[in-house]
Amino acid sequence: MGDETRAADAVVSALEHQIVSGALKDNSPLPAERMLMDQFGTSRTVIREAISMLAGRGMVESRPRFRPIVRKPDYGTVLDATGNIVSHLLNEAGGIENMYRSRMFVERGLVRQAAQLATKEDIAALQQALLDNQSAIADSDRFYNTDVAFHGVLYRVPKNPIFPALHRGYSSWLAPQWKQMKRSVDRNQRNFEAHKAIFDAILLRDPDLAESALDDHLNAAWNHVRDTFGPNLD
Amino acid sequence: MGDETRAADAVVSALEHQIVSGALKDNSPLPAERMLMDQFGTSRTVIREAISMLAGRGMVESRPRFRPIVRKPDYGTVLDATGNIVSHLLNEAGGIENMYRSRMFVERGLVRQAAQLATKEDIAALQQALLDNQSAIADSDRFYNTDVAFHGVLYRVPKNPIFPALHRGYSSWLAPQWKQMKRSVDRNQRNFEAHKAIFDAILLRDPDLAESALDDHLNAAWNHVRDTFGPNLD
DNA sequence: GAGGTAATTTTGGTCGTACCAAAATGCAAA
DNA sequence: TTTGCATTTTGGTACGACCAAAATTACCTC
Repeated sequence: MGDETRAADAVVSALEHQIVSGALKDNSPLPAERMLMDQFGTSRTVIREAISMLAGRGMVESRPRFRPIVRKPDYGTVLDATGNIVSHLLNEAGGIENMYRSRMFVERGLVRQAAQLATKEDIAALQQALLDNQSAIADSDRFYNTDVAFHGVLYRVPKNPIFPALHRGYSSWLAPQWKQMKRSVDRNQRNFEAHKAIFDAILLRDPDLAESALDDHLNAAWNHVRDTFGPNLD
Repeated sequence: MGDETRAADAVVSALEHQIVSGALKDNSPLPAERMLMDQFGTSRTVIREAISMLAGRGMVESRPRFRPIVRKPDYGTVLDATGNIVSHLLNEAGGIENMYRSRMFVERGLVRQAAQLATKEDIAALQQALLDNQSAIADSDRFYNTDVAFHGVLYRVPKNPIFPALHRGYSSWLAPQWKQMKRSVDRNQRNFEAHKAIFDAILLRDPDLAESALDDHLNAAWNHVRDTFGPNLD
């Protein structure tokens, strides 16, 4: 190799192009290594290194002893691919708080936008999510899922795929902490009421009120996180 | 390997831990492959595959024929590692608009927050950035850099490392389009004036005015993008 | 001692062969 | 058609070999 391009890099680029263009179908296995060797005219070493790089990038999902599965990139897979690094960052001092505050920042904007721009369909989806949340107050596992779903509707209001992906990211990054938190019917009830306050403000088309209701809700949740985990979060 | 763990995965995990903990210093080269072979008691095949995966994850930066350089993860390296996928997503129909609108969303929130919470130091930094921007009106390359810097100050107001990293992400993701856009002294003057309007609103501690000024500015910029690239952006 | 050049060593990149265990496929029997 | 077994394919790993490029060492001159 006289020039600056490694054979493995060329294979990575070519396979990425095949994935993005659809020539390699999403959710399908990659061709076998020996077939790729023939296709690219390179050694198996090069193919395996290229596959490792693609796996690191999230373009394929690899599992021991199975063929790698194609993951056509979308904003969700982008954020999935960051999960490993993000989990390290969350373990640093202040890591969880920074992430949580960035989520609050985003959701403040989302409720303001919902108050200003939500369509009838958005309102209907929020209302349904609220009903589901209410019906799950006595069942904390279900309440958690419907809680996530209520917030998820907010991320769909801008009609931009980046936001639902971001919701998915937040849900997975912050899930380890959430899973450890005490839950109770009393707390579920209060959270449902906070969701309702947000919804009512959106119905009123009042961005400031919606933002304030969201702040109250997420600040209360944050205080609950701090009560659970203590000062080592700071 | 009878169980589900591949040797290369174990090496990846171990090296990640060494990178995150600082045992492998940021910006330093990884140990040589033959040394890693000794350290982990595995073949060179496994080491090279592990390094490829780490490179795909952004934990090391690899260049042909040179030792990989450690990149201790921060939110910047997370977003750097997504750059390749994001560029594909930007090439899809509507990709650029979605990204641009998500940036507008974030910056709306940032100017609101600045109007509410900016410290004296934030204000001083904004003012300096504004002066730099003004002094660069006749020099479009410098104007571009000071324009980016002015927005960058906004991303530092929340005192959360996620936002400066996000600014870095937006700057790099949207740079290819920006680089192709016509520039003129007249346009630079108008952009400077828009920055000043944002700054003045922040000084007034008026979030709505700041948001409105930002919207005017970024909508005008978006219209310029559309004029330059035509309808295939949609 | 400093600087420059040449020689040597180290290192990343690639190739091929080999072996093994696990997954997939093919075939025969019920 | 389903099940079980044999065979083939496939991913995982190891090893040795070779080469070109980068790094280090050795040597010489001023």
